[in-house]
Amino acid sequence: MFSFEQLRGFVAVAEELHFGRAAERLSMTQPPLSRQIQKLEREVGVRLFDRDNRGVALTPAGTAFLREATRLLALAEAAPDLARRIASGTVGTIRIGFTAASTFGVLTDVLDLVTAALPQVEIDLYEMVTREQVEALLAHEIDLALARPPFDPALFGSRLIRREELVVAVPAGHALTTLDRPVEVGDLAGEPLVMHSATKARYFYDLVVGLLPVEHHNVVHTVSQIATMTWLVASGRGLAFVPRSASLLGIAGVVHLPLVTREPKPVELHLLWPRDSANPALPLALETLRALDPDATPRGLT
Amino acid sequence: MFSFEQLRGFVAVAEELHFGRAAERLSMTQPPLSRQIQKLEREVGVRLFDRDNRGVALTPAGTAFLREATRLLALAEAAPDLARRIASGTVGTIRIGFTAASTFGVLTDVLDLVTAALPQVEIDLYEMVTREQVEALLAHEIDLALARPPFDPALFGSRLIRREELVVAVPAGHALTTLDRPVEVGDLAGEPLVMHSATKARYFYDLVVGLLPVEHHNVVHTVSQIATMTWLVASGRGLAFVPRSASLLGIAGVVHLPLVTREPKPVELHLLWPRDSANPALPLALETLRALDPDATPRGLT
DNA sequence: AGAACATGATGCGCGGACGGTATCAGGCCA
DNA sequence: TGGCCTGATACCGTCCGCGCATCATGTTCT
Repeated sequence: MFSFEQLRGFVAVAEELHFGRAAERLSMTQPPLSRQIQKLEREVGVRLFDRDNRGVALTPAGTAFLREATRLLALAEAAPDLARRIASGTVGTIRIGFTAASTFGVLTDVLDLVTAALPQVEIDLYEMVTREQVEALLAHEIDLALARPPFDPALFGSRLIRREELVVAVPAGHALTTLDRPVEVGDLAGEPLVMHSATKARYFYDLVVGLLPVEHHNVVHTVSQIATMTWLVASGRGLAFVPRSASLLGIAGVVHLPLVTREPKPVELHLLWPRDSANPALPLALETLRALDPDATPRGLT
Repeated sequence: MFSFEQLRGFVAVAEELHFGRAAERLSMTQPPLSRQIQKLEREVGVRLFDRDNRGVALTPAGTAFLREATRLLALAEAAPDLARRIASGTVGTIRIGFTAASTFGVLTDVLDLVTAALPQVEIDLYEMVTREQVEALLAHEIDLALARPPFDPALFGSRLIRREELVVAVPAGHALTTLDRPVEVGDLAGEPLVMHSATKARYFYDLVVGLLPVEHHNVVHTVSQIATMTWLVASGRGLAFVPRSASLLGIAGVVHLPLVTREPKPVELHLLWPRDSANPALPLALETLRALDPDATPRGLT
């Protein structure tokens, strides 16, 4: 195989059509350059120059090889720079895991901030439930997740990015909609309930259980996704506790009523990332995302 | 600048994720391979592998650099092969000069033959008059011309590829069209004549002068292109001597009448090429074009 | 015609780079 | 704690490629 030095020598001679001048341009003397070209021709298996005692001319094969050599050198020139920019994090890819409904209103903020600050960083989105997110983070299949507590702080870094109200989703026309004050837990006695899965939606499950005693005969369905839950409410199967931003789903036939809770905004969403991430773009993205205000109102909500 | 050996070493380690196995694959021992990678990393300015005492993993920069390295090696692999095929003539470009009208019916045969036999040889066409063709051949701006004698045999190789009749072009309805025998030179006494340029269309000029005494008061126009000549005939300015294939031009209002000449087919067209051509595809094309029969009837003529 | 000049190619000697052998340093496992 | 795995380092010999000097040959100027 030929070397880059040989290619550079070849290109110089091809451009100067003169061994002496080409050698000078390469800061070397003419004899080794001649030998370089000879060796290159031997290795390529083709005469690249027609040369006599008066000058040098490219053969047709040499003309074609010149194009290839130029491309090779350009690529070789650019490759380290690309690698350095990847390493610096200003270009690259960040893979973000998110749950379909629960991140409504935050994901767009995240995307806007990152693409504005790091335009050369590509963002890949992966829709998955929280448990899958955790596994994917550990397997380094994603770099960043939008997830809910609790997390193992030894494995993950995290930061609160959104804090919102828990509200009650009821079918349009339900008796509670006539209430002229926030719903209290006591108002819900005997109402059928669409409940969160204790395993797949652990966060909401714990939140609701801490709020009121879940009487099993009231639970008509157990699901894991906020969207599914809202559809069930719309079809009149029962009520559900959902984050306020669920109204952004825009599902017809559902009304979201304010709810009195101990904490005014008990539903938290966090950024989550593996502490041992090797993605150089991640720290830059996290720095950028400091601008997120957990108490901001998602766009589309009043 | 890094070397191809370093790139190969890098790719091997990136694929094996193990220095020892990679070294074995490269038929070398592990220590120099380690140093190769270290040196490569120094030259690129970026750590390409995360390595501890148990294994090796690509960094993000390393992943990106792997793509580039693979491309570089593939290109470097392919370049000599390309050059060799160019040198062998089975791929490449042949530039052909031709005159607009005079080569009607031959050029398509030439193109068909060459593209069939040498599908990877590209053909560039250059329309130019015979004198320009000769200059272009000498300057190596074209590789092959379709031209008419005479040529300097010291500079050019040539071969007869078409021999055809000289006919008389007359306007439709002209008195001669009622003749029920071939036209003879004597029939043309006093007829106005559209004549070939003595400089730019020397071949036809000499041919016509050898046929009949050109009386200058009969010459109404002097032009160099057969097409122009035929248009002038169509507009009734006079008669003209043109090769039989000129009828392929399909210009309305012109009739081509047989003419009695000393030679039955006095109009010759030759392939012409510079003896010092460096185009490896040219000999192959010429060999292919041996199949041309000078006495064949051009397609479209009966 | 002949000398001066220009071209690229070749002979030779030296220094540096690279590969191999032997060994080291650190983490996992029994 | 001692073997065993990983990649890194020390040292040495060889070979490759550079520069210097010179050659072979063709052009050009006097």
